[in-house]
Parts: sequence; structure tokens; C-alpha cells
Amino acid sequence: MVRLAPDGRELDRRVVGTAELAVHVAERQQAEPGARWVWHDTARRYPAMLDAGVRVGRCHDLRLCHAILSTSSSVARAADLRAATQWDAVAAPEGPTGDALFTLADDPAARSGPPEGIDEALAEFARQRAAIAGAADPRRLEILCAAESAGALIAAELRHAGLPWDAAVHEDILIAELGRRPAAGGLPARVAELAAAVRAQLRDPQANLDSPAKLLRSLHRIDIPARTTAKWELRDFDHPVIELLLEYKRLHRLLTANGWAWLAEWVHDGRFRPVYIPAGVVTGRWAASGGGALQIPRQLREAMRADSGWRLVVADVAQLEPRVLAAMARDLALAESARGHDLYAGIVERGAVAERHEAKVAMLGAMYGATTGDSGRLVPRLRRTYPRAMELVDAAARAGENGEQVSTWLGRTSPPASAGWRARQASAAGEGASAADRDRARRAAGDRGRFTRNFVVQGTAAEWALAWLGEVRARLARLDPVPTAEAAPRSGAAFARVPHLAFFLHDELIVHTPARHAEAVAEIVREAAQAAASLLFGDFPIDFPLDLHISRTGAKG
DNA sequence: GAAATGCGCGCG
DNA sequence: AAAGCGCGCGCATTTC
Repeated sequence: MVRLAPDGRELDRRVVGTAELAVHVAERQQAEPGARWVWHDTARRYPAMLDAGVRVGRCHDLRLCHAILSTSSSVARAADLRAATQWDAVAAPEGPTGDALFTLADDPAARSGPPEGIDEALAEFARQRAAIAGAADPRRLEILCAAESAGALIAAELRHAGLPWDAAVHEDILIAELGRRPAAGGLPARVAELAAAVRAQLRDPQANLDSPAKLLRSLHRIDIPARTTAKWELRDFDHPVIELLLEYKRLHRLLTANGWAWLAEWVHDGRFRPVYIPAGVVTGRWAASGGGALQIPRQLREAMRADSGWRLVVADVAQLEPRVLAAMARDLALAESARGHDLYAGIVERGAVAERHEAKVAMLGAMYGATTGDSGRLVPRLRRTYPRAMELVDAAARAGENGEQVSTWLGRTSPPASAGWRARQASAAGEGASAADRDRARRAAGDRGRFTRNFVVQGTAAEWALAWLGEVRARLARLDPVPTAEAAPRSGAAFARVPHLAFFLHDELIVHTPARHAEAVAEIVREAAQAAASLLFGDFPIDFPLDLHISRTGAKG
């Protein structure tokens, strides 16, 4: 550990273990609340501090920032960073007994993580500072690295606090939908009944409903000529088995994905604690590992219950991506249509299309690269009405098709075209290329174009969301703790007495707060959205309206 | 018998 | 209505 003066001068250095580090950080946070901690990997250091009740205000995550800067097209000498060992490697998580559990030092060949020493960390930090300072627009990368690092803190904090989850409510839903939980092994009553009814209709008591290939053959035997067993295809066939089968699939899905096994594995002591992975997606979106945090069915949302005396403030952004697109492209016409709560209604008002639903599929089609169907047909209407916004995504698509890289608003850059992709394009352009070669190359180019088209919008939306999260976190930290008598101890040592973020998913966040702070928190969440807009887009006139509500109920029963 | 692949479906 | 982006998971099937 090394302490630096604001001018970068070294004040003192010591090698410390995790426990000692937590104590030291707690002391320094008191003395210098604005300090920014520089370390290799937040995911590795911060959870143990939180367990010790220590929160950190700001940090610079060398691993995540290395990943951004070493591949950003905004950085002039990114190769210097790439040459600097493996700073974006994920190190093994620190176990309860510290690094000793993962000692790899005696086997240098097995060591895949980054250098551990202070000098190496300082050198990497200096390289990253230089990379940012030398960029054409240093402010954007500065903001991106700060937001990414804040996100790393938040990801650890979200897991520490967890999302209040009432297992009894969840179980009530399961019983209502599926029937009683079977004693051992078997299917719940309603699922078993449906399976039997489907097999009766198929006139095959042994029919396998869970193997797509076998199910398809069973359907063919009763003259249903489906090509696949996907529900949007089955829905079009007029046969009594269809409704039963779709209901069976729905319940079977609920059972296997979010049934009793999921509850037992992921909900403990009234909290759902998924593992968040900042920048787990190349666009900068977060991924999740375990628990399926990205896919909790809406049906189960009722099981989210604030602790007694606490509230959940639930907020999501209405149509985040098209709003981000309007601001990036400086498209005043689209920004005007986006004013207020319903961007799609605004598009209809402007006369681009006749119906709200058309506005929605057209806009999604423009951002995803639809070429066929209703969506593909409607995109040209948007092109006429919002030429600046549409040119931005069209240009991103052309760049991708040409094998170029694209960047988000703040400077996160898409991956380069793979060697295989380049080889395919080159051989298709050569003399001996067959029609099939050219066709494959054209399809691959189209795929890549749709990816880069979406990358700039999805990635910038992720940046806006990170800024929003970071603003919310900073402002929540200024609210007063409640007395111990009103604490929510299950939210963990660091958050038992203060409002804290409890969930985040792309364009949605949830804060768990003492009831007395709920209105203040709601205001903070709204203000933070405008602050994020200003941070990224300055005074460009774009709204980011929220759907926001405060949960009425406390814990069940 | 483990690992990779395909399908289907939940989420944004 | 089920194409056009990004994910993770469970299950069945194929491959090593």
C-alpha cells in the first residue's frame, strides 16, 4: 500500500494484509473523505472491507480501466498499455484467509494474474494517467474511468447488501402456479397434470416434452407441421394440444429456472445476492454470474419486500437507448419527440408513423439493424424524420461492415474484427471466390454491422446508467444513518443503518431505505438522472424521465 | 464421463 | 408479430 500526496509525491508505503488494510482505509476515509483509492481489482479487495463495515468513497480500479484504455481508439498510445503485462487479467478472489489460499508464487508458470507489487501498480497507474491526459478529449475518458471504478464499488456493495426477498411470497406464487411442492423428485401437481393432458392429446403416453427434437416428431405425428417448438411458432397452430403445451412449457420454465431449487440456492436470510460483473459485456453493460439476476421474471417481482420500517424505491428509465441516441447525434428533432414521458408517442406526434406500436418497432429496428418485416419496413420513415440520429447508427453499421471499430460516447471501443472474419472477407473478394463464399462473407459483414450499430447505443446507454448509479450512490451517502433500533441488519455490516442501492439492471435501480428517507431518496434518484445527463451531454436538451415508485408494504405478515 | 453445442426462454 | 442487439441458465444431445 502506498499513500500519495495530491501532486503524486509518495508519502509512505507498507505491505499489508486485507484485515489491516480495512482498518487503515476506515481511518483514512474519516480523515480524508475525498481520497481515491488505487488498487488492482475492486472485486478482490472490497468485499472483505464491507464485511468489516468499511465503505470506500472513491477508487481507481486498475484492472477495469486498463481494459478500457488499452483498447480505446481515443488513446494515442494504447500499445504502451497493452505491452504492460496483464493488468486486465482477473485474479482469483481473495478467500476468507487471505491470499495464502491461492499461493501461486512458488509456481511462476501457473501465475496468470497481474503483478502484485506497489511499484508495478504505481507504474501502471502512471501509464493510465498519461493515456487519459494524452487523449484528444481527456475529460471523456476521465469520466468513463471514474464511472467504471464507481461501478466496481457498487457491484460489490449490491452483493453485500442484497435485494430484500421474501421467500414466503415467492413460495406462495410457486404453489399458486405449480401446485404443492412434491415430496421428492417428482413434478408439482399442476405440472404433472398438464404433462399428462399434453401426452393424451399427442396420443403418446411416453412422449418426451422436454426434448425439442422428440417433441417436434410427436407433433408431426398428430399432423401439426411445426418447424420448431418455439412458442411464437406453435401459437399459430389451431389444435387443442397447443394451449396445454404452451402452459406446460411456461410452468416447467418457472419450476426449473426460479423454483424451489433457485430459492434454496440464492435466497438466504431474506436477501437475493447475485454476483454482478461490471463490464462483463463488451459494450460495458454489466453481466451477472449465478442467480440469473438478469432474468428474474416479472411475475416474481412481488417477492421483493422491504424490511419492516423500510421501503424500496424502484426506478427505471423510460426508453433509455433512443434518448441516448438523440443526445449522441445532437438530433434536436428526436430530442424534441423525446420530451416528456413517452418518446414513442412523441414520434407519432411528429408524424413519422401513425401508431405508437409502429414507433416502437421502428426505433428498435433502427438500433438493432432490422431489414425485414414490419420493423424493417418502418425504419426508412424514421430516417426521413430524424436524419441525424439515423445517420449515426447507419455510420456505425457501415464501419462494422468494413471491419472498422466503433466507440461509445465516452470512448469505450468495440473489439477488432477477428482474423477469421477478415480472412473470410478477403477470400470472398478474391478471384477464385464462389457465390457461396461471397454470400457467407456478406452475411458475416451484415452480422458485424448490426453488432457495431447496436454497440454505440447500448454502450453509451450503459455509460449513462453508470453515471446515474454513481450519482445516486454519492448522494445517498450524505443522508443520516437511522438509530440502531431502526436498523436493517440483514443488509450487511456496511449498510444496516443507511439507505443503500439494492439492485441494478441496465436501466433500472432499486434503493432500500428507511421509511423516513424514502421521499428524499426518490428525489435523489430523479436528480441523479439529470446529473448523469449533464455529465455526459452537457446542456444538450434531452430528458431522462423515470418511472418511479415507493413500495408501500414492508415485510410480509 | 466431462465438455461443448443447440434450443428455448427469461430479462434489458 | 416473433425479425433485428446484448446477456445467463437448464436441459437434451453430441462430441471428445
